[in-house]
Amino acid sequence: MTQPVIDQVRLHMDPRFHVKDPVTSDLGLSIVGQGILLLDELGYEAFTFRKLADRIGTTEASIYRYFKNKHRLLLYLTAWYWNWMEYRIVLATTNIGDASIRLRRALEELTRPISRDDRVPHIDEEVLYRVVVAESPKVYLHREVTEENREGLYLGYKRLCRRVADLIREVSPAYLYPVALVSTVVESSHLQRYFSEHLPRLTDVDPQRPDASTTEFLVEMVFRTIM
Amino acid sequence: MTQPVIDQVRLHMDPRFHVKDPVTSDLGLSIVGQGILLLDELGYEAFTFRKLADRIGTTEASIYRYFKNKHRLLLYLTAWYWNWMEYRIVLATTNIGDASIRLRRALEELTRPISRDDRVPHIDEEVLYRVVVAESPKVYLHREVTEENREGLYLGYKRLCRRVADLIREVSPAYLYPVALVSTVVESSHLQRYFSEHLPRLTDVDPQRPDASTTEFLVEMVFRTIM
DNA sequence: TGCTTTACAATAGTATTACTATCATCCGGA
DNA sequence: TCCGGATGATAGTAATACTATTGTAAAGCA
Repeated sequence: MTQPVIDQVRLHMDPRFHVKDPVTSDLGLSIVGQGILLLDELGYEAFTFRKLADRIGTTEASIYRYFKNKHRLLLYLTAWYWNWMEYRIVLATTNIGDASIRLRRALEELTRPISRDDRVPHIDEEVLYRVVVAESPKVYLHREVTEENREGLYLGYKRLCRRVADLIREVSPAYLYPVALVSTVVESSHLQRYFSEHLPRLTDVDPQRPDASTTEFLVEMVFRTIM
Repeated sequence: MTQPVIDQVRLHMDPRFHVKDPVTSDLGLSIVGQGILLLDELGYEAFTFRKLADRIGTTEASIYRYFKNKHRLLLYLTAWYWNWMEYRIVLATTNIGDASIRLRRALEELTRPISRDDRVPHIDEEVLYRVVVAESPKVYLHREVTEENREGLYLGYKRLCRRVADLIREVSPAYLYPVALVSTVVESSHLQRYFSEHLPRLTDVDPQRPDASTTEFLVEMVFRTIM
């Protein structure tokens, strides 16, 4: 078994993501909560700590006390998303006897947007999901991946992929590429949703019902591929 | 039929990508050729027009006469790659009678790195491929997608996906998501290669033979999915 | 041949970004 | 009451992403 991810209802985030843990103060919670909203509004490139500081009535310097730079803030948010996704998948697959159904449930979670959960009041999961869809590849498509990986900052993503890959192995032990298939599904679920909104000719996903459509496309793809 | 992409041996690039067509002067060819090498060395974030100017012995201002900004240069390079890939696929699939074999050939091209072609002396395709793998999502995961799309700057990518999707439709007319499947394959082929090098636990692709491995994974995925 | 574009180099300048540093203040706990 | 940590206020720096101006040499043309 991989180790548990849930600490009460709050996710445990490795201290290496931040300079000072943002959940230990109101300012920290604001930085995370409002950071998500501002990233969604401006996009990663136009987002700056100065703008975020102005918005929450603090100073640039104070934000730097929590996060080294905006790249680390995005990495923190993305890692939070991976942990949250793993938590949802654990919930969705416990106490289900049939391996095939367990895999199906996991894939449905994996390809569906995360939704609001009042137990995490400082994070708007729906907005965070849009940020993850539009910005998360910028986190790892970056010169510092190797160093960040060495620091263990991608463990959440790896654990998530491994967990679902294990479900694939249960259903189809002979299949050769379970992890690659899962990372493909994760990234494609984000990308197809992005394309359906911004470059619709790059997908057949229905812009009217992108959620159901994306899930159907990818779940079918996985089951046909591994059988 | 979609329109032809090849102009002699040189690809025709829409004038909207650039301020001044780089293939019309030595300086322009240098900007493109050395730009690829410098992007590969520094990564997109650290790459600047000043550094490129220093490297090729010109000035920042002169580079701005060819490309509006570094984002547009990357878009130009990426679009060149899409056009080149379409060209390769056209070559690989002409005069092949069997639709299934035609699709297989197309997918093999699509998932394989592009390689050096001496007919295009100013571009090192192998380096360009690395740049595309590591940077191309940043082109469309950007606030200006909508505007750029309106300008027609993604037509090459759309045409490429549509062409391969049409091959899927020939083999399996009932399949519902041919375009989504192709864009998934394109992006995943880049991503799996990137992961195999930088985050190997996110893939099963063999770092010793990433090309064959990626192709095998994705070609198999497509055929099982559409059958 | 002279004349005119055009292309490029050289240089300067601006607003913004991504930080870093210093110091004052305030608040809660020992 | 004093102390330490957290924050605010303010400054400052180097780099970035441009824009503008001017001079010059070569290419095109009359």
